[in-house]
Amino acid sequence: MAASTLSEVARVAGVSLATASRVLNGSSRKPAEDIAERVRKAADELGYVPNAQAQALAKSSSGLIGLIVHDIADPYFSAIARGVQDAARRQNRMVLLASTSGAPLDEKEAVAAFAARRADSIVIAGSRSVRSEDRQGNGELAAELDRYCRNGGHVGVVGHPIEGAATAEGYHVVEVPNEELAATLAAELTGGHDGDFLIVAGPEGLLTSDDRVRGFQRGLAESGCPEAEVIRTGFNRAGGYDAGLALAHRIKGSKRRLCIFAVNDVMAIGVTAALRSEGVWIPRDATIAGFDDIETLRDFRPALSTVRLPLEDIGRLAAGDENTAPVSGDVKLRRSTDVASENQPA
Amino acid sequence: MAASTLSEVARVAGVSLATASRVLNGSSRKPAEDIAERVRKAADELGYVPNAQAQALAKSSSGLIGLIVHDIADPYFSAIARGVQDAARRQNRMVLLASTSGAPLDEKEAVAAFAARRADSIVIAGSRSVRSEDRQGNGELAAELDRYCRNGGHVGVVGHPIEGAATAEGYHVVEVPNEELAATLAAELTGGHDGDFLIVAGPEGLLTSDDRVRGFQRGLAESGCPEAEVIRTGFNRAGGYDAGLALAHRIKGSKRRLCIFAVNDVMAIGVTAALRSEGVWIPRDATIAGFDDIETLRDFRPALSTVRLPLEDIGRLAAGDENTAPVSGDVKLRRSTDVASENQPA
DNA sequence: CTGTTAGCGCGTTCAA
DNA sequence: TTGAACGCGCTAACAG
Repeated sequence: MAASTLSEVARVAGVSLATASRVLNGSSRKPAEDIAERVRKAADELGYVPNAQAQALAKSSSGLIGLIVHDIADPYFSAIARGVQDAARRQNRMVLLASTSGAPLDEKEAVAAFAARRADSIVIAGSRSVRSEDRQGNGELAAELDRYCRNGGHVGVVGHPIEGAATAEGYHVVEVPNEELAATLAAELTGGHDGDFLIVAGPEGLLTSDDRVRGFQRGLAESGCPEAEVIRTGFNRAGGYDAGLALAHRIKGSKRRLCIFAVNDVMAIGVTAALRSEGVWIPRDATIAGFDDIETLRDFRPALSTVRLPLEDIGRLAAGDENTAPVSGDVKLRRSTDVASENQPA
Repeated sequence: MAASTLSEVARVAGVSLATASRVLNGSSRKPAEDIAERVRKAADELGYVPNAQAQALAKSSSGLIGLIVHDIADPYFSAIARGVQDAARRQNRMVLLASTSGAPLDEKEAVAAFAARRADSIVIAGSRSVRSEDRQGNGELAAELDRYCRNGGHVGVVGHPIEGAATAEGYHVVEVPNEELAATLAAELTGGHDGDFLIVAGPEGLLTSDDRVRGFQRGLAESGCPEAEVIRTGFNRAGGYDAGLALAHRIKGSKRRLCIFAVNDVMAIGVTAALRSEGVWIPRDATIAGFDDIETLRDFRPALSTVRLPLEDIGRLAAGDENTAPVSGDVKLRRSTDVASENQPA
């Protein structure tokens, strides 16, 4: 038993298909009120639900907006997703979701699927990678996006342009001042800290991570500090944990105080957890800062110093929302880097 | 400039539309290999992307699965969303997302929108409410779902059936043993605790909250403990925080030890944060347990006692995934209820 | 095995 | 103002 159609409604109301269409779905020309009422009544009785597929086919605009994330359960992405969702609601569209774990080839597949569904626009939220093993994938992704844009699609990318994507019409990137903010963070941290700095970063070639590393190093340099050592690991909590385990010994065996910059909050949490499991306490034995200011992590103790990013706004912007201010962030120094409190219990 | 169509591909390849269709999109009957190759080549040159809308229209199956959550940025929902997403991928479908803040009327709108898009199935993840102000909304939602099911749609609801929904074909609810698990939690907590119990719950009529309250009380009763006082507040972190502020005085002014059960983890975190801001320490001055075992909160200290729920599996089940085991959970007693450690620093 | 044709449900031109 | 007819891009019967 299929849903009732417009022509059934028209038949019941005793009018033509065209008239029914004009009444029920928006049209510039309004039929007479009495006949309109009849149509509405018929539609209601039949429980008519317009077929969006058919509508989309007829007017080639689907009312869909595609969102590509690495992992929807990652709080960074779900915050962005909320923004995209909100923008979509304002635009009377619906959000199509795709998770790809960050593999460019999967992203290409997702773009193709969105294109197949004739999504009006596509948002790509995951960090770009320029690692050599992703080279081919990026190329294919760029080609797919290019085609999509040429066919009238709109693309919003968070952070960095797709490697190799022509700056086509309808393609825009939401700039996130990762480097500047990381530099500011470094500058503010050098104030109260006189030991070594160390960076726990994601794999080289992950642009967001690279930007933050570069910015932090620049900030250190500008404050007259030596370059920080960089540890490469996974761009997630597990990566942070591994790095933390590796660092624990070193911290315990050294008298110089270490200040760790993890390039995102979940990594910082991972580092902290590992250190704690080895008996190293923050901020007593070392200090640490993250990046993103993930909402769910704000009650974490010791409170994590970090850089607040307006993730929801970023999502809105990427989804093409006009009345959202450009991205800016602020450094949030909290207890995890508060050397003065080193002797108090956490 | 629109995307190229199947008939263009057919023309370039010098074959009929039907043949092109058979080659490019799955069909039981396979054309000859040489002709197939020609078609594929033509499609590739033209950058052909099948129009999923048209396909859906023709075979009346959209390959879409609709997901309704209160808030995608809430870790509880994003975990379920990951499961749904995963199931969708296995089924070769895409996920359509809708956020509704839990208002039944919004949920009804979302269901209608999904029905309009001819989603193959719909997952409703948010807790059901039977509050009187939601009565009408629930009724309309039930009617909308009913119609959707009658038209061949599948519906998966997490936790509780929609109030007033006929047990139609294609309608199934993923049972979550909230009550039993809460009872078990209570039983395990009574072991090491000799003070009062108190429950921080969501608004009355929110079924998930009500179940957990009822189960916990039952567990207490079965262990010979008196009924716990219940504080009603918002079903989120802010609600927990408010409750925590209200409780701080009482805890400080009483010599009897208080064990708090917050009906979900984020509320527990809120309570803990508020208590801490008032100088009340967990587990030194009081103990607390939550529910859900949210992944992002596992590194929280003191580690939160809670009930682990397989949220991802719940999502998979609701999305109709066959090879996922039924929902079960376990009590996780951690430091937040560890009275023995009351004197050590958190 | 291939090609022709008729819908899928709707928007939108044209006449009336 | 209303209605008849065509086309959106594709699948699935049928005919060849």
